[in-house]
Order: sequence, then C-alpha cells, then structure tokens
Amino acid sequence: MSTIVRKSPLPRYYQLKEIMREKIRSGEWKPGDLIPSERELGEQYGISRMTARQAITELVNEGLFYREQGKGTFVSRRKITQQLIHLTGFTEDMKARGQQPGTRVLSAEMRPAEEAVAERLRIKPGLQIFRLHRLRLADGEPLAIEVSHISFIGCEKLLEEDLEHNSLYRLLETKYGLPLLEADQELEAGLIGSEEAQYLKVPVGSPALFTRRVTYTERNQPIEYASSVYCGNKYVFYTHMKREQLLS
Amino acid sequence: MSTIVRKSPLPRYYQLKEIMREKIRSGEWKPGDLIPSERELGEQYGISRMTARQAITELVNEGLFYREQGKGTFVSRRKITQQLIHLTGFTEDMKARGQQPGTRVLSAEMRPAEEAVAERLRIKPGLQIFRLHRLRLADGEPLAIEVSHISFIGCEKLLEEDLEHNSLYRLLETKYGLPLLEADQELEAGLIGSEEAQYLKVPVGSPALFTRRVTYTERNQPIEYASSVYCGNKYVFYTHMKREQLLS
DNA sequence: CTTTGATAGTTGTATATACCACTATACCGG
DNA sequence: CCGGTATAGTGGTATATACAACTATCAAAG
Repeated sequence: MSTIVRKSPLPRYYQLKEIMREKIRSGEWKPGDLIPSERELGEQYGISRMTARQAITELVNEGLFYREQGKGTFVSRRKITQQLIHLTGFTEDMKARGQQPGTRVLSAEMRPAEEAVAERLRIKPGLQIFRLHRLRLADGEPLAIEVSHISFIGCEKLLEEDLEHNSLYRLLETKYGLPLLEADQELEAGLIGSEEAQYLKVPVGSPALFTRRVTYTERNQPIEYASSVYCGNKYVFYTHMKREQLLS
Repeated sequence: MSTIVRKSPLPRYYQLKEIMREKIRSGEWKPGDLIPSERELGEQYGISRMTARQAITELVNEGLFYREQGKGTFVSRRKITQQLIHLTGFTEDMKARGQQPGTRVLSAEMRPAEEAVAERLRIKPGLQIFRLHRLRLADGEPLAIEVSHISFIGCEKLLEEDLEHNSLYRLLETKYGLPLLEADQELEAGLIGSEEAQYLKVPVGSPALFTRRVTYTERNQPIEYASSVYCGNKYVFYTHMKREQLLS
C-alpha cells in the first residue's frame, strides 16, 4: 500500500484524495459502496482523522461521495452519461450543434496582463501573457467575438501556431500537456457596441450575450481567461441542472 | 454584538455564516472588502479559529468570499449570480447571494395549457394547469418577471397558498412531496419589451436575459415550465463546468 | 539607490482530543 | 411476539495547538 508522507510537496489530504480517486477509477470502489470510516482511513494511512475528513469533504463537494450521518460515506451513484455540463471550446460546441465552426484571427500577441485579467488568472499585473482575439463563425456567418488571455510557462510558443485551423483547447491539451479540467463561466445580457457591430455585421444596440470564463488545469491552476460577445439572437445557451441531494 | 452559543440547536459555524451573510446583505461588507482574519473572528465571537474557518470555508465554496494566502479573505466582487449547476429557486438563490428576495404575485389562476407549454410539460393541450405570474425583487428592486406553469394532480390547491411569502419550490418539496430533482434551462439574450419595461422600471430596449426552464421531479416527470425575463444589467448567471474528470 | 533580511500578520496544513447526534444491531423483559 | 434499552460504530461539531507557506512592510546593509 502506498504511504502518505509530507516530505513530498503535496499536502497529505491531497495525496489521500488522489488515492481515493484512483480507487474509484480502478473500480475497487464502485458506486453505492460504503468506503472506510474517517477514523479507519486515518489509521490506515497514518494520518489523523481530521486530515482524512478533509480529503473526504472535498470529494463530497466534488460530488464523488455522499455522507450519511451514523451510517458512513458512500461512493455516488453517478451514471456515466450523467456528466454535469461538458466543458467545451467553441469548436467542439459548434460541431455538437451541427454547425460548421470557423475562425478568423484578428490578432495574436504577447502583452502585459491588465489588472482585471491578472486577477482572474491569479498572476501579477504586467506579466507577459498570450492574448488572442478571434472572430467566431458558424456556417460562415459571424457569431461571436472572443478574446482569450492565456498564461503558462512557455505560452509565447502559441504565437507560432495556426489558430485559424486548430482548436486552441485541443492544442493546449495535446501539444502542451495542459488538460483543461474545469471552468467558471459568467453569462450576462448586454447590447452590441459599435466596434463589435462591424465584425458581427449587426446593428449597434442589438441584443448580446456576454460571457466571461476562467478555465483551470490541474490543481485548479487558472490557465485561460476568455471574454466573449455572442450575437444575442443567434445563440442559445443550454444547461442541465441537478439538485444537490442525498437520497439512498 | 450578537453572541454565538451552542444552547441553540444551530451549530456555531452556521450561526457565524448567517452573521456574515447578513453583513453582506446590509452592505457593511462590500465586494472587494477584506474581512477580519480567522483568528480575529474567532476571538470576536468567542469561538475557535477552526470553527470560524469552517464558516468561512463554506461561504468560499458558495462563492461569497475568496481567500488569498498571506493576505486574507475578501468579499467576492461578483454581481448577483445563479449557480446553474445546482437547481435552486429564486428565493434560495437570492438568500445564498446575500440579497433579500421579494415577490409580487401579478396573477395566479388555473387555465388550459397552451400548446407550447403542454409540449414541454408532456401533457395534452387544453388540460387545466396552474399558472403563476410573478414579479421578482432583489433588495426591493425589480429584477425579473417570471411565469410558471405547473402541472400535477391536485395543483389547484396552490391557489390557496401565500406565494408572496413562501418559496414555491420549498412548498412543492415539503408540503406537496414533490422533490425537484433536475431541470433543463435555456438562456438567451434579448431586449426588454414595452410590457416588461413597466414592471421592471427600465427603458424599452434595455438588455434582457430570457430563460426558459423545465423542472423535473421523480421519474423525470416534468412539473414546471417557467419562462423568465431578467434585467440584463442586474443579473449574472454563473456556472461551473467540468470536463470528464475520472481519467488521468 | 537597490538588495537583503527580519518581522509580523495572514491563510494552509496537520494533530490530538472530546463530545454530540444519529444508525444499526443485539439483547433482554414483558 | 413486541418493544425498550444498551452498545458500538458512524459522521458532525468544536477546541487548542503547532508549524508551514506566503505577503507586506520596514529597516539595515551594500
């Protein structure tokens, strides 16, 4: 059995989280299974109950486990198809909707991060980041304008990529080894401004859907902050919601 | 200053959560503000640092605060947001965001289902359903107009409920035994029309966020179809997306 | 002037301990 | 047979303590 130590730079509760994730991946713990108690896990891995509890708590928050007082902690019964909302880039999104995605790169450059962007990416303002300004098309028609800010060590290499014919997300995941795991997204209604109107070929004052998204890779490291403007009357955002609840 | 005790049936960390929510609601703590440190809060309310920390942690998870190691804990600078990943009614949503929810019932009646509504609720057109037309307020200000169509056996009893002071969702779940488990929602940007402008007290042509939602109870039985218009510049939808995560 | 270092304050991690609230089970007495 | 009750095990709450990691600030050294 693997042991948990603190010599490594990773916290013990985090190591236990990974161990438990692996037990689910491997099928050792199946949906509905009762996992060992907090005290038991602590003893097994030589850590305190509260540390084991922290690991479990975070996995409960992530939806992998659920607790029942007096009974124990169980592996969630999530159907495979019951995935929450899929994190998709524009390209995958359009294909899923049965439309032909297209892209025109308006600009791509390295530049210092503005304060608002730096805050979202959790870096210092003024640090050099990659900024990508794109016009997004669906079946040849302008649909959205997207500005992506990307920050990781070596992100200047993106300057040499062909981003009109390659999905940015796919590149990051495959070529740069940066899995995009989660994202926080905000949606807000607004109006098309004069600059956007030219690109999108709609009148100023038309309805617009503004989205802001921070995408995270491993260890909740922010890697992209993207801000988009969608033509309001050409785009509908779908989502499926689930009530948090503990039913047995 | 209110004191925290455990004589009451509510846990101390929970009491502190409510106190801090109230500080946000009242405006004492504004977005971006640095809140007192964990040690300070513990001392102030006569509880231990770890208990104060638990209260803060939960509010961080709910998106109300964010932490920065070495600096402190801050009030989030988001506008009103809705957790898309959790299914919440307007009332729960507003409370969680530190805003005071309010409701004005514009009409409540039984009437035959229109075709579009019937299709979403998977019933025959013309069947009697409960239709509720409400103006939604946040801290006393008009925020949205919502029309709910509800269909279940005995739904005419809803006519006798006080829906200005009770959460519809809470009533359905507790009194009527109808757990609301999942929902499909569409979001679209648009413009405020003349009728809505009067209720919401904004100019015609202001940005608006249109939502359409079908809510399901057990066995994927549709129970509510709700169509809403939110003031575009007062409301932000927030969603957390995950990519398939059980692979390494 | 810039750099280094000390320092105080913050959150982050971790332990040990204690008791409460709840559940399931086994046992006992009617 | 039924119904209490004792008990052991679980998660839930709470405390006190300690040190690590990080940030801001300021003073001293170069």
